[in-house]
Order: sequence, then C-alpha cells, then structure tokens
Amino acid sequence: MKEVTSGDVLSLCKRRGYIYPAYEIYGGIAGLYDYGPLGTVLKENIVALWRRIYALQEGFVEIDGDNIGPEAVFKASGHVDSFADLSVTCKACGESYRADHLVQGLHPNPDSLSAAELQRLLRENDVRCPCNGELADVEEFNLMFKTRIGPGGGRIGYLRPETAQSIFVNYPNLYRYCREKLPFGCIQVGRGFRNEISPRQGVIRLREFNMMEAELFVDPEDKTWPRYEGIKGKQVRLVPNVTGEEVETTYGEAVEKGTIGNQTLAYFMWVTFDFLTSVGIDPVRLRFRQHLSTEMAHYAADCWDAEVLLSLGWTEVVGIADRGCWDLSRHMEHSKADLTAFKRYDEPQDVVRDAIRPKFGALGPRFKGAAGDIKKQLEGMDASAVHDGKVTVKVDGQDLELDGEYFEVVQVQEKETGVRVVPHVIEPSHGLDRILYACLEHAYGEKEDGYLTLGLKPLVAPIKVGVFPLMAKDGMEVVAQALDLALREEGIATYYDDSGSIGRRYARMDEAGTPWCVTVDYDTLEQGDVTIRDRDTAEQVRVSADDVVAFVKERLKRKLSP
RNA sequence: GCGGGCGUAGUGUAGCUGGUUAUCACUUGAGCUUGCCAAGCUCAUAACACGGGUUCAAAUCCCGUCGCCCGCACCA
Repeated sequence: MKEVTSGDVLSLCKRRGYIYPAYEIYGGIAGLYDYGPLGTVLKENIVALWRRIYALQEGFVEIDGDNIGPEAVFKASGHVDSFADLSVTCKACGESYRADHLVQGLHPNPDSLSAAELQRLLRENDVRCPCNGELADVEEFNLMFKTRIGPGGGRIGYLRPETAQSIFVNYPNLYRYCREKLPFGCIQVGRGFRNEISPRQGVIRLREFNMMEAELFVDPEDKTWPRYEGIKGKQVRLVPNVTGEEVETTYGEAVEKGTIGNQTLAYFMWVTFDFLTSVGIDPVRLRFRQHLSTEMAHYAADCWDAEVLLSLGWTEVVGIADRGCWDLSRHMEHSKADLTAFKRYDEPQDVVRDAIRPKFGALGPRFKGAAGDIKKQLEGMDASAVHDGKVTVKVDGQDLELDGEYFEVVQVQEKETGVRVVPHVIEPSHGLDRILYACLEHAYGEKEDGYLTLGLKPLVAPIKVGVFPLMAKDGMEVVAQALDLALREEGIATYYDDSGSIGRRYARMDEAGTPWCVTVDYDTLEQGDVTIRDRDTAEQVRVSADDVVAFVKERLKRKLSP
C-alpha cells in the first residue's frame, strides 16, 4: 500500500463525485466546497447513523434552527466579543501578533480594549516587534459573518458560528416539550459559518461547514448516567492535559481518577467512539485529547476532543465539552427569560423562615397608590434585608426607608417542593465535514500498481450494490435489470452497469466505495443464482437471485447499543 | 495577513532559453470484441486559472487578481 496524501484523496473525491471546490468556474473561493452526487449521499448516510444513535438510542429530540440570528444572541453567547481578533503585523519581518498580547503590562486588562485604544497604547509606548521593526495599524477581524436583517439599516445580524445557540435560545420550549425533567437532550444538524483568516487543508477548515451538535441538559449536581455501567469497562485512549502523554485506560478508571470529570462526559465519549468507528474511522487512529486550559473556548469548563490521525496530522473531529451553566446563564442575563429547571424534592420540605409582613393599615393611608407596589417589594424580601429595624424600598425611583411602623418580621412556615437550578450542558459537537473526510481518507487504499479501492463501511457507502450482466446480451441484461429494480424497491441504492469488461466495472465500483457487486451470468439464466463479489476480498459467493435483497439487508443491520 | 513554491483536458503529466493543429497515459462516450477482476482494436469528447502588458507572434517573458501547497501567525 502506498502512503496517502490529502491531495490523493481530494483528487479521487473530485474524480468520483464526492467533493468539488465551490464556484470552480469562477476560480473558486477558499474554504467553500460543494458535495457532489456521491458525497451528498455519504453525508446523508453519516447523518442518518448519527441520528439513529442520538435520537433513537439515546432519546434526544431534534430541532432545526435558523442560520441567521440577531446580534443580541451572539452578544449573550460571547461570540461577538470573543470571536474578534485584534492583530497587528510587523512592517519589517512580517510577523503578526495579537495586539492585546503586546500591551500586556501596559494595561490592567488589555482584553477589554478596543482597536483604537490598543492602537493608541502601542503608539504611546512605542511598542515594537522583537526584531525591532515598526508595527502596522491594529486590524480588527471578527470570525462571524455580519449582515443586516430587514430593509434600510435593519437590525444587525450574524450567520451563526455554531448551531448550539439555536438550541439554547429554545431552551424554555424544549424544557416544556420534554415534560420539565432533567436530563434531556436536543440535537441539531446544520450549518455554521466562520470567516476564517486562512482556510486550509481542503474540507478540514471551512468557512461554511456542517455540524451535528448535541446539547444535553443535566442537573448540575448529578452528572451520573444510567447507561454508564454498560461502558465503564471499555478501553479508551486518552491524552489528559496534565501530562500530555497518551494513556490506554478504561472509561471507569478515568472517571474514578478524575481524569474525565464525570460519568456523563465519559459515556458520551464512548458514544462518540462507537459512532466514529461505525462510520469507518480506524480505531487505531482515534484518540481523545483533553484541551489545555489555555485553548479552552470561552464557554467551556472541560473539553475532550476526539482526534483522528490523518495525513495532515492529528485532527479534531468531535469536541465533547462540559459547557457548565455558561450559555443558559448568559442568555438569562441578556434576555431576562427564565432558563432554569425545577428540581422537585422527593418529599416537600417544611421550611421555617423569617418573612417581612407589610402593615396595610399604615401603608395604605400614607402611600395611597404606591402602597401596592411597596407591598410587593416587601413580600419579595427576606428578613436579612432589615437593618437597624428599617428596610429600604423604591418609590418612584427614589430610595425610601421604612421603619417598624409599616412592617413586622414574622416567622412563617412554608412548604418547599423543590428548587430552581440552571442546568449544565454537556455538548458533543461533531464536525461533519471533517468526519466525512476522515472516513474517505481512512477508507482510501492504493496499491503499488495504482489500483484504488475506497473501503467505505457498507452502512455509509453511497452505492450499496453494483449490478451487472456478465455481458449485455442473451437476456442476461434483462435479468440484471430486474434484480436492480428489486433492490431499489427495497430502498437499496444500486448502480447498474453493462459497459465494457466486467473487471473494469468492478474497478469502477471499488473506486466509488461500493461494497458489493452482483453479476448475472449464463448460469443465472438456468439456475437462477448470481455471484456476489466482496469489494475488500474480491471473493465471490453464489446466491439465489431471490436472496440478494436479504443478503444485503442482513449486512446493513445495526443494533442499538450498549 | 507575511514568506517560499505552484496553477496545462475529469485525473496525473510534457512543453515553459517565445514560432505550424499543445505531448503522453489513464478516465469518459460510441462501436467491434469480451464467458468474472482496469484485456484488445477503431473512432470520438476534452485543457494552457483569470485580466492586462511586452512582441510580428505568449502556455512560455513582465505586472495584477484569484486559487492551491508548505512554513509562520491565528483558530474549532
């Protein structure tokens, strides 16, 4: 077998209709690619398996949110601020730096400065490049695509940089839909957009990309997981951030030692492993690496990347992050909506507390119309609000002190049936394009003589069966066409081909990644059996033509697990 | 964004010290042939990234733009 390069794979992709550079006749645009006929189906098949796992096996619900969102959403999510890079380039040596890094020590909080402020600070202090070259102007670059919603000025909007926000902003709807119980999960398959500075490496870094994201809302105090028992003994390859060394261990051991933060995280790492290997990623070239605290995204508390070894090096394909309460808290602050979950106690608890009770007889005559509002304020307070026998309320925007004439502190007995908590979010986020590419590269096999086979897993292969008459004559083509129709009627994608030599047709299917080829020959006309050729071994078995559908279906089956 | 390399049919390439109709192979299509692994024969389709300049003449030289690859920086 020859060493594979990404160029080989992309060349095959284009030749066979998997991936095309976008807008090619106009010269192309970096970071934009189109999926061709086979690529589209491969992508759909990968998504279908993913849905099967998350929706059917794990019980997540699915939504389909908008690609465009108003500015407020991304202010709250942190993307407007955190996705902006302020950079500055040395005029002499061409080196570029993050502007805020260069003024470290000159300002208590460089991160908070605007481009103009940074510019001034750099100039005033005559900051120079380490090579002593002069620095060019500070440039601002936000990784989000900005647009305007509506005519005229309109509202500022952005193309979403991740699909996740559509789920977070729908939290109240989803919480209700899921019968107000934790944990519950929601998935979404869709596009995200990031205006990358330099998209490279084919479909690995795109400006418009496909994501499959799952957001699991859990009780912050209970990150155990029922099906964890079934997977804790399984092997896993980890690169923890404390050592940076690759270790082979089990999920159970990693959770016990605290390497992996909790059971839920561990469980979904296993789900990720199961998914990735099922779509054809080589388990030997797959590992989980924990983010260093410095590379963690602004929203993440802990993050493990599933990394796949490609010709381009170890490449992240899935990020499994514990986002904590970051997103929901931020959206609560910005939107004022209630994004909590109500945790019911097993037994209602009797709670005794000191409450403030308004004295209506005094409040009414004195404050007239404002009395109702004062009552509300007092009832919302706790006895701890009382200082020196007085409490402060607001009347017409003015602070006003009330003494014991207007209220009393009394002990009340209340029943508490539960508490409100902001759920934590565990997020397995999948880069669909990268996964698809990894499938192709791991499936790519080239012999010394240049013979290409794409060993895609049958489950994801765009074409399942090539159907050929040995030769297009003597009625063999009629039988083959009938068999082809029978397969398609059962939902099995086929490719009928009666041109040229049989070997050439096998070769064509091998390169397209088709797992089986069925050939109708002279014996078929007499005995009714056909040959089924296996792509990976080139071996043939004779099977009755009537059993071909069952043969294929049996091999496309997949059980729910674990 | 900076530095270096590069851009010729669907793919991989030759030509690039300027000069007929741009080389070769594979692929693709049609036909003959073909009794199971890219067989053979005939024919056909198909390319100088884009724009400008120099010149009698540009794939070739110059400039610009776009794109690709590598390194740096940045990032998921």
